[in-house]
Amino acid sequence: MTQPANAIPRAYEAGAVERRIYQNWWDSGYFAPHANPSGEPFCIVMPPPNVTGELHLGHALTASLQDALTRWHRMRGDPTLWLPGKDHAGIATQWVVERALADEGTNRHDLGRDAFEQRVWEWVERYGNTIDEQHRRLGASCDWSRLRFTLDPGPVRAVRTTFVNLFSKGLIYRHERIINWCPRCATALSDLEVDYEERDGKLYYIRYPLADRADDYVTVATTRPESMLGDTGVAVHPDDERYQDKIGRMTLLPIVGREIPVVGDPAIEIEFGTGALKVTPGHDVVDFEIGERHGLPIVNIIGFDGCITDAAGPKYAGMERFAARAAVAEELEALGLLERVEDYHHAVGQCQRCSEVVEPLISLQWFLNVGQHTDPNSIAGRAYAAVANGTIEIVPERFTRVYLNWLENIRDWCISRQLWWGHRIPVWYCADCGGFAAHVEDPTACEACGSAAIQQENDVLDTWFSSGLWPHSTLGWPEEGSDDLSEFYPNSVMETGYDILFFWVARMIMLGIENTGQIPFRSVYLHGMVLDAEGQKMSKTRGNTLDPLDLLEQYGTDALRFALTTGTAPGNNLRLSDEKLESARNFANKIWNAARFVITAIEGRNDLDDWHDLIAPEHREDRWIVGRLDALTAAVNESLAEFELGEAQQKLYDFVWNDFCDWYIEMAKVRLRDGDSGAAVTLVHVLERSLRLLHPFMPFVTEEIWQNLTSRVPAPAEGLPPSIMVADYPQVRSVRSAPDAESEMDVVMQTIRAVRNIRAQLRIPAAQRLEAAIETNGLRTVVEEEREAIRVLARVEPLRVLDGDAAQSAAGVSLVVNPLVVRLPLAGIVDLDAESQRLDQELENTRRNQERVEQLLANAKFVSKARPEVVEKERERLHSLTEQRERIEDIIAQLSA
RNA sequence: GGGCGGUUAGCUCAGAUGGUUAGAGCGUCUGCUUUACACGCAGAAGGCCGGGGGUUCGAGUCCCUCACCGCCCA
Repeated sequence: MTQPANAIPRAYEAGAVERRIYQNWWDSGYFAPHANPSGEPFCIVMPPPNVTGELHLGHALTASLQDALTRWHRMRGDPTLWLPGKDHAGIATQWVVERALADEGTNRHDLGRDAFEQRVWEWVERYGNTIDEQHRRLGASCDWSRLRFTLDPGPVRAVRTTFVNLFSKGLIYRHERIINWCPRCATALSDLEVDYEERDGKLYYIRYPLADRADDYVTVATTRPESMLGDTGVAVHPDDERYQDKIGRMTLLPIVGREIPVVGDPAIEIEFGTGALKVTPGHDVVDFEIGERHGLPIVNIIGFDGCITDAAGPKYAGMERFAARAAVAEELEALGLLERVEDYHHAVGQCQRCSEVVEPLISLQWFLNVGQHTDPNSIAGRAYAAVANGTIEIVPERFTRVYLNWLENIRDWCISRQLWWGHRIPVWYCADCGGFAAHVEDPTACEACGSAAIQQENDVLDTWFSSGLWPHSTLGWPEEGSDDLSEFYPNSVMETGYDILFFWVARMIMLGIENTGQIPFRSVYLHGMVLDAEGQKMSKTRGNTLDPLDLLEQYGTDALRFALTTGTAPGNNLRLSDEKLESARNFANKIWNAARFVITAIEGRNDLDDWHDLIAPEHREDRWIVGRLDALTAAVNESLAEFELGEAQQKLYDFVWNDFCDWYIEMAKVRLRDGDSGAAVTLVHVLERSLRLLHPFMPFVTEEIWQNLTSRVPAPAEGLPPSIMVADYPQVRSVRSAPDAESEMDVVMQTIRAVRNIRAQLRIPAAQRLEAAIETNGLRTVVEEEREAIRVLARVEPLRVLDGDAAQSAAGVSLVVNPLVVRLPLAGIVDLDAESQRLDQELENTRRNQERVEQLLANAKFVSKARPEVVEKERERLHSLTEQRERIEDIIAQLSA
């Protein structure tokens, strides 16, 4: 139902249209991929947000970018799939639910594993859909019928299959090794899940007396004195002259009374502390390695609960580790063995999830052997090669190096977590024969001895293990003959934040190649972080978060999307401010009002048949704007192909606001008054194409206008699609280039600007009538034909057009817009002196400019070495400047005559 | 310790492959109820492109170096 043009609101009211439009898209089935043999399948799999999470600006950014790419490809006719999903997010979700339990005064152990899992599932039911709804508010055109959850049967099967395969190859293994342990979450963490934060601490200098000479000692420096309870050695650099006599001798570990050796190890930094390092193989990764090299025993003195164990002796057993730190220091002090304590600023590892200080300790865990990046057959090696040889492209390119560096230093991945929420490791232990095996399907008996006394492993897998399968597990792998898998794998693009390059992107590449023999995606597009207006990271604790839903209510979804993705380059962080959002909202409103004008202008017309293709417009202004439109179309497509979405949008903004609204529409008004039908047709044509170009970025306002507009114009012979989102994305097939129109319009616009400028300078009110005469100097036809445009836009009345060099009184002001000269007889407003001063200044500028170009062209090296077209351009410039100079000189001569 | 990014207008940022007198938004100043839009129109001011050196006919752009800010890895 079309409303009358005058009923269209003056300002774009986003809230009123968005839900209706989205519902309509969904009901029409546009989000599902549509087969097209001539298109190339395009697929983005959405980075699955945490199932209990809420949308934040990072999600809004990622969704805006993915939706834009998706809509672009869909409009190009590619079979397009944007597959949405959600992540069970093991440790994060468990942490959230455990906190809720704590508020209720209970905990997961009281509940028991089954009840706890049940409890988490309830959370998932309750909160799991909010983020989907929020994505819909953002206009995300993903195919909700394919929504996947990491704990769905398909992905579960993918996880188990992967595990079993890797287990059978011997690449997944169980081993006792030093790992990062979070005492609060009570689980092992991977190296990546530990964040290092600089903290103020102390450096304790402790004397370890020699076992055979109580008056001699080695002083060690440590930030964790309590760990000395587990020391089994002291290490110094083998070349350190201070300790030559100590290496190989025994020291007596204070408090504990254990005799431990002094060993020489090249890993020790001579400069640090005293150059002597106490070695605690059970609680430090570096010490663990030193211990291995020298066969030092391991003593575990800190338990999984973060308390000192019995192994440290009865005095400290059971004491919390930080209490023990103070107590040990105190006792050493009392023993006279604490030499000194210094303030010391150092990095402390903490749990990414709960910020608890992590404790390195020895534990039995499951690992994935990823091998070395140099081994072309290893998991890491293949993931390395895929990026190194360009099979996978990372945008922006600089992250390629970051990715490769990480793989160069990669270690085996600790994949087991002592959590209850997640993919339980599919390994069963037999109580009778002691064997164990991995299975895709739950077994009923031990495969070795047939005993039914089997029990599944308690640990679950690192969340990133299942996310690492996402590009193929969501498409049906490992099922044979999955259509989606063959159509959309490898995915086209993986769009995500650079902060999870290692966590996720690298794992997807490793596991994707491992499982399918193919790369998971062709391109990785990394976006930056959304910061607040002050450049601070947004966080709940800082209290500087902005809720995307609030912003989209306030400014409109299109404005939010535009603000998030314009004015930033790939991989760069962006600051979001009210100003940016306002500017985007203003742009949406500008488009809205331009459309309102066009719709009003075409009301009641029946001469618009050609609007859709507009192959060869005749009028200069039409040829100009259509030429600009084609150039824009090519540039936008090019930018999109290079993932330069910000640039594409900037170009659209400039074109719509400057070329179309400020110039074309204003000039068209003049012609419309004269009943020119070409202007009306061109207005519709340019507006409609601009809407299509803009649609991937601003889906709602463009759809609303597009429906309004197309319902009022005759349909082209081939018909019109029912929605802009399934219309063709404009492409330039044969350029309607118009270089003559471009340069002629340039003179016209410059002339108008020159008059406006002088008017402002001389403070002549806009309403005051201003006579003008233009000397055409060879451009008579152009000036005659654009006379009305110039007259109205420059507000000159009357406007006379003079032949070439027709002598003219120099009284007043003369503006040189080469080759034109605009005469404004402003006698009484401008006196002769002022005008000749102005002209002298003008002449000086021109002269300087001319000299610069002359010098350039006089330089033989420039002429011989620069590209010919550059030289030619300079020659033309010189010609024009010379002409301009002569004209100014003529006027000055007339003035003084 | 290694690596990466940043340093461009008052503020926030763009500036393929080196090529006019370096751009935008916001802000500032001056005008304007011009019948699409004051979420607007017209005009203006404002930049040794962080410092130094180099390559080149020509450098914001390439190379070296220094400084400061931020990030990643150890």
